[in-house]
Parts: sequence; C-alpha cells; structure tokens
Amino acid sequence: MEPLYKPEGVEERWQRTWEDEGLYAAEPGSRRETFVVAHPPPNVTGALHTGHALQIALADLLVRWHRMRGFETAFLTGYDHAGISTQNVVEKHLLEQGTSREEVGRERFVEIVWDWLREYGGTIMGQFRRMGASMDYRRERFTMDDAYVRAVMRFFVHLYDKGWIYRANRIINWCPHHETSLSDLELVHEEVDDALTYVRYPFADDPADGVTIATARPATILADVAVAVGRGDGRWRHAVGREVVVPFVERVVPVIEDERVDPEFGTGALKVTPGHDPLDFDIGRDHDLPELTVIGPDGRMNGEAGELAGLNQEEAEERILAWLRERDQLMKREAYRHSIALCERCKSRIEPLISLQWWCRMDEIKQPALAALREGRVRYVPESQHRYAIDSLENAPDWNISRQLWWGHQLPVWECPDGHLTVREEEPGACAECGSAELKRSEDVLDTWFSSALWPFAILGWPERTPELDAWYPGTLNTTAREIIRLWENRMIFSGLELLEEIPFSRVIIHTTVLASDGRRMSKSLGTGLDPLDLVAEHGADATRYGLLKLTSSQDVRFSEGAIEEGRKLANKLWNVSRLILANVGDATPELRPRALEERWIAWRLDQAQAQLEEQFGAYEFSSAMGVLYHVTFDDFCDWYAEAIKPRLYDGDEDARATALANLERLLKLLHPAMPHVTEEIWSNLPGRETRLIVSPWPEPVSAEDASAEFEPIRVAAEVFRRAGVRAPLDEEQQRIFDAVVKPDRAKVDGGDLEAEAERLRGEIARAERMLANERFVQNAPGEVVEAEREKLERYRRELDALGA
RNA sequence: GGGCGGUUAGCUCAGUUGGGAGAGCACCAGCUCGACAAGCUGGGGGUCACUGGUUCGAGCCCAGUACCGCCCACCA
Repeated sequence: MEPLYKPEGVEERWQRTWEDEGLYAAEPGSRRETFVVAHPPPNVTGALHTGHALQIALADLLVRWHRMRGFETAFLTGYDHAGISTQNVVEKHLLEQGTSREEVGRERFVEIVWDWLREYGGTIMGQFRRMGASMDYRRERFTMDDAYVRAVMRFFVHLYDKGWIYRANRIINWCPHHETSLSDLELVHEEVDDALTYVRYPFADDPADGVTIATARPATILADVAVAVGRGDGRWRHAVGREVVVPFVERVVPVIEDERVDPEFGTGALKVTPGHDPLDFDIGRDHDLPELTVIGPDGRMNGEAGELAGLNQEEAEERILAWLRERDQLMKREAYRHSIALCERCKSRIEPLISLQWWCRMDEIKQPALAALREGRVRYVPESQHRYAIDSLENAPDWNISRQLWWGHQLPVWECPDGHLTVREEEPGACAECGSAELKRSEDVLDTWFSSALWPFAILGWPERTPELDAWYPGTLNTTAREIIRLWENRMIFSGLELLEEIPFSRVIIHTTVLASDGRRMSKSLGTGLDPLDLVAEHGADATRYGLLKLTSSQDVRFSEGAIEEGRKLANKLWNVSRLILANVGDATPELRPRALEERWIAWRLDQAQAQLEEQFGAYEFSSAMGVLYHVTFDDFCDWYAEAIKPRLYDGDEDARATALANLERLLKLLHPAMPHVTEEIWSNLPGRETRLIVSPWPEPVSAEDASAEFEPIRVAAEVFRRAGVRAPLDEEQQRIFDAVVKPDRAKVDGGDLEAEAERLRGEIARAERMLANERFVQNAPGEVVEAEREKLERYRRELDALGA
C-alpha cells in the first residue's frame, strides 16, 4: 500500500464492482422495511453540475446508511425529457447544420430529437455513477418511455373528466423565440433601462383638452380600448365617463374608473390594452372591453396594425412617436428603469398575449396536499421551507399546462370540424359528440412539469398495479433545491394524493444552494459554474462528497475548495492509519477484546461518535456529521488510540491486534455512507474479508462503560506537560499510555511557561468561583449548567495541582 | 412593494432552550518518533455589522439602523 491514497482507478473499480455484483439493485419482493428515494430526474441533455453533485452526496449518504441498517433501499433514477430545454438544444444543432425546425417539419423534427438524444443525450448517469451514487441503474426511466407516456395521458384524462382541466382564452406569457406559452414559473426578471412616454389622448368632444397617460410600450397604443383612472381620483373627475381619441388609430374609447390604477404612478391615468398587458386584461374583462391584438406570435406588428403591419416593435414605436410629435401629443419622455420578464431559456422578452390555452384548476386538487402539509404528513426540511411550501400552494394560480412546442407529450385531445373536443387516452375513431371521423389531434404539448409531477409512481409502472408500485409507493424522501418546490415537489404531492390517494414521500429535504466563491450564483452563462467532475478528477469522489456535505448549511454557502481538500485529507489519514494497523497485526482477525484503558476508551468514543452521527443523519445535519467523522478519525482514533496501541502492536499483543482491526472496521462503517470508495478499498484489505462493506451491517453500540474518568487525566497531564514541562501524577496504566502518546522530545520542556500557565488557571478558577458564589446564577441557571461549572472548577484546580507537582 | 435569510478570525463557516468566543484552511514556531508527498505539538489573530433595551450575565432574547443575498409581486 502506497503512503499516499490515490482515489483514481480505485473509485471507478468499486463503482463497477458494486453495480456488477448487484449491490445497488432493489427488489420489490423483499420483506424488509423500505427506504425509497425517487431521485430528481435530470434533463436528458444535461451535464452534472454542483447542485446535482450535492444532491447525490446527500441522498446517497442516506441510502447507503439505510442499506447498512438493513432497509430494502430503492434509489431510483432516470431522465426528464425537458421539453423546451431539449427543443432548444436540438434547434441550435439544426441551425448549425444550416436548417431549422420549420424547414424539417414536426414529424421529422421529433425523429431528429430522438436521434440526437441517442447520440448525445443521457450522459449524466455515467456522472452519477462516477460520484458513487448507489442507484438501481437497471430501473432507469425516461419521461418519454411508452409506459410513462401512458401515465401522463391517464393523468390528463382523469383531470379532464373531473372537470379540472379546461381550455380558455387568457393572457399568457408568450416567448416569441420558442413561439410558446410559458408559466409564470418559467420566467426570469431583469432590470432594464427603458423610457416612460407621456402621451396626451384628446377628448373626443374637446380636442384641445385631454388625458395624459404614461406608457413604457408606445407600440401597444394601437390596441388601446380605454383609458382608466383611479377610483375617486379628483384630478380626473372631469374626464370620467367622457371619451378620448386613441392616437394614430384615432379610435374613440371611454375613460373609466378602476381601483387597480395606481394614482401615484405617472399621471394617474392608464391606457388600457387588454391584448398586451396582464393588468389591462383583468381590467378589460371586468369592464367588458374589447380585446384587440396588434402584436403577433412572432413579436412583430400583425395585420391589425394597419400600415405598421410587419414592423418590429422598435420600428413601430418610432413611427408612432413621430406621429405624436407632429401633433404635439408627445408630452414627455423620461428615463425609466424597471424589470421585465424574460424566457428563462432563451432570454427573449416575454410578450403578454391573449391565447387559447389549456389550464388546470388548482382550487380542489390542492386541498388534500395542503392538508397533508399542514398535518405534517409531508414535511419539508428545514421548517422555513415547509411554511413556504404551504404558502405557495395555497396561493397557486390555475396552471397553464399547454405549450406550443413540438417536443413533449402531445395533448390527448381531438377536435372534429364542428369544433367538438374528444379527450381520450388513445386515439378515438370518431368524435364523441357528433360521430365525425374527421378528427385532428391538438398540436399542443404538455408542460414538462405536468409529467414530472407523476415521477414517484410513473417510474414504478403506474397506472399498472406493479409489484414495484406496491412495494415502493409511497416512497420515503426527496431532495431538491428551493426553486423546485413549486415547480415539482408540491405538484408531486397533489398528483400522488389525487391518483393514488397517498402521499409520494413524507420528507422533502431542501438543500443549500452552493454559490460560486465570489458569492454569485453558479451559472454557465455567468461563467461562474464549476464542473464537479473536475473536482472528482482532482480530489476523488469521496473527497468531493465529503466537501459538499461539509458545505451544507442552513443558508446558501460560497464554494470553497478547502472543504473538498479537508475530505481528501481525511481519506488519506484513514488510508494511512489502516496501513499502520494492517502492517502490524500479523495474522490476527478482527475481534473486539478491549482490555487496556485506551481500548475501553476508544470503544466509548466510537459509541459516542456513532450516536452523534445517527442523530445528525436523522436530522439531515450533514455538515456537523462530517465534523464528527473528521474529529473522531484524526483526534481520537489516530492521535490517541493508534498512538497508544502502537507499542503493543509491535510487541505482538494479540488482543491489541484483534481489537485494532475490529475498531478499524467500525470506523470504516461509520465513514462509509459519506466516503464509500476509500472505506470499501480498505475493507477489502482486511484479513478474512469476503463480504462487501456496502452491504455490511451498521454497527451496534459496544455499550462500553464511560472510560473518560480514567482517560481524561492523561489528556490533562499531556496538556500540562506540553505547556509547562511538568509531569502530573498518573497511575501505571495511565502512565503507559502517556509515554506512548506524549513522547518527551515532542514536549516543550523549558518550564518557562509554568508561571504563565498557573496564572491562566488561577484566572479561570477565580471566574468559576465567582459564578458559583452568585446566588442568582446558582438558583436560576439549569442544574446541568451549574454542575458543569462545578466540574470545570475542579478540573482547573486539578490542573493547577499538577503544575505544582 | 411584500416575504425569508444573512452579517462571528485573513478565507469558508459552526456556535442546539442566555453561563468559559470555536472548527477547517491559511499564517508563525518547535519536533520529526518504525502509518501519514506529510504528520505531531504549541502559538498569533475576533468591538461576534451598528445603536439602544431586557438580564446577575447577551454572539444568542427584544426594538431599531445599515449593508448583502434569495424568493415572490400586474406599478403601466
């Protein structure tokens, strides 16, 4: 064994072995208690990013821990077809080939996507494997698998039959580049420098006078159908009820009152354009105003724009502004900074357009989910996210589920020439209403999240009643990032409750977001991304897993390589202490025979560390757990225990040798869920090892006595000796350990610090005495706090005595 | 405009019902002994963002201020 642990090669070897030997495999027939994680499906075109890596580290730790604890673990995985994202990628690819989606047509385009995916997609599973994720890769699923598609169709028809899916003309977010609608959740907002334009709309009956409005989008003036002012706004009382003339198109429209107009903004008068603004749309519907449209799906002025038809919005705006200037109706133009909505994929400016889309009503379907959340049957961790999840579900608006894309699940809706709709899982032969055989399927596809919502049970074969579904639904937990709560987690909960009448999992762990080291978001476009595979190549998957878990926190954290480095050091330290033990145990086999003080003590320390780990794993406190592993390995196991038993190992003490192996075994088990590879590698070098660590049982506590009362004096003596060069009185056993661990030549034996050390201790003693003399403290503080203070006082006094010895 | 979180050592972060300011990394010094391309030991370094309050006692509780994030929102 080399003195430096080198993870490369070792890790890949174990990854192959574990999978080949079927140790990742889950079997639905098991009678054991189950631990099921349906891992979030990555985009089929995606590559591993830091968020995935953290998610893997976290979920795999829990899975491996439960596997060792005897649970039947099902760590399930697969891909999301990621409608808009995948379409985007393939369209770019077509562009490079000198063609386009439009040119090849829908049918051919979908074929090209499939071909493209077969060639370039689906690389991330290899990266999951490289992280050591112990998923059952045999059960990999894809949201476009035939069986999955059937589940999606069933869901749609089910909701439609219940009357919860409907079609309506509403104002929606339109991406002019993708030419599709988007839900609010698929937008990003960005501040831009713009202009606010003040335009006078003359009264129809008195053109010299009029109402001045402020607008950020003069091009939409052509679709104005009213001017609105705040209810009871005195400034405009004379205008309400009269009519004004819309510039350029010279349309006569009413001046109305509405409480949604903010009197503080601009002039307090708003031009109402229901066709191109969400607020105006609402106002228009309530006042029964017409809905005009002058901008088309391509973002350019459409046929309704008269002489401006075909122009882009900037050009149209120029023409309109010129028109206004000529007539002296352009009152003012001022700089205006505001935020606009962009398509999160292509960053095109979102166009609010009225469009016929499919919607899912939320009011009824969300109720059981809300109840489950409120009652804590499903709990988000941390608690703050639980409140947020409830809040966002309570306020969830109807869900726009249709998209005008080509890649995705086509709606199971057929329309006959008379406009009747037939909704069936399979293509119907005739219109359900009039019997017409001339049916045309809706061209829309479903929002990707509509299918993702079924993930925890569709991957188990639902709607078929499969053994997997019986065994693994409901699952156990889900891990994800904060921004996915509304998009995915909540939707899995309500769809699971609706279709299977059971929650899909009882815990959702919302993990830390790892920011770039400068505090910005990690993102490819900002160039702040970080390839976790580079970290794995440099430090190993174990170190990377450890580092990411160490970074987890109650808040977002900046990435620091130091955490990964710490993991690398831990792996190396473990490797080396194993070398020490393995090289000096002769033909001993692992067996716990603790006799000597250091053996009774390390058994107790390992018990303690294990108890802490179990508590922290159970509470999803991964960073603290990594701290426990680090310190128990370095400080307790290596610096004290290993040093103390060295002479006995060399001397051939069989009890010490067997016990050392047993203790090493136990340490490896504690570390395995976080650092699976290095621990398995060392495990395989232990004498008489035939089973794998990955499936070996999690240790039972040794139930050792608390040996600290005998052991602590050695630590105190060592501290005093190192600081002041004074040796404290110890009994024979203690002295043996002291001599093994605290070598004389390592101590600073100059005695010069003696008085300073005594002074420090006297200060501590005085402080402790003061506190204990304080009646209010003794009466009010919790008993254990007071007791701890008494113990401290005694310990300081002992140390002071030792100094004087 | 709302909601949530943050501000602790040079860096990244802990600090669990209020009771000795911590870890890892970095830095300095000593040691190097039969696991450790390193390790071990010791050390320097902090007005716990600021201001007030409660308390015998505040990093922690309360009120306010400043700055930094994130999420949400139809201010044209």
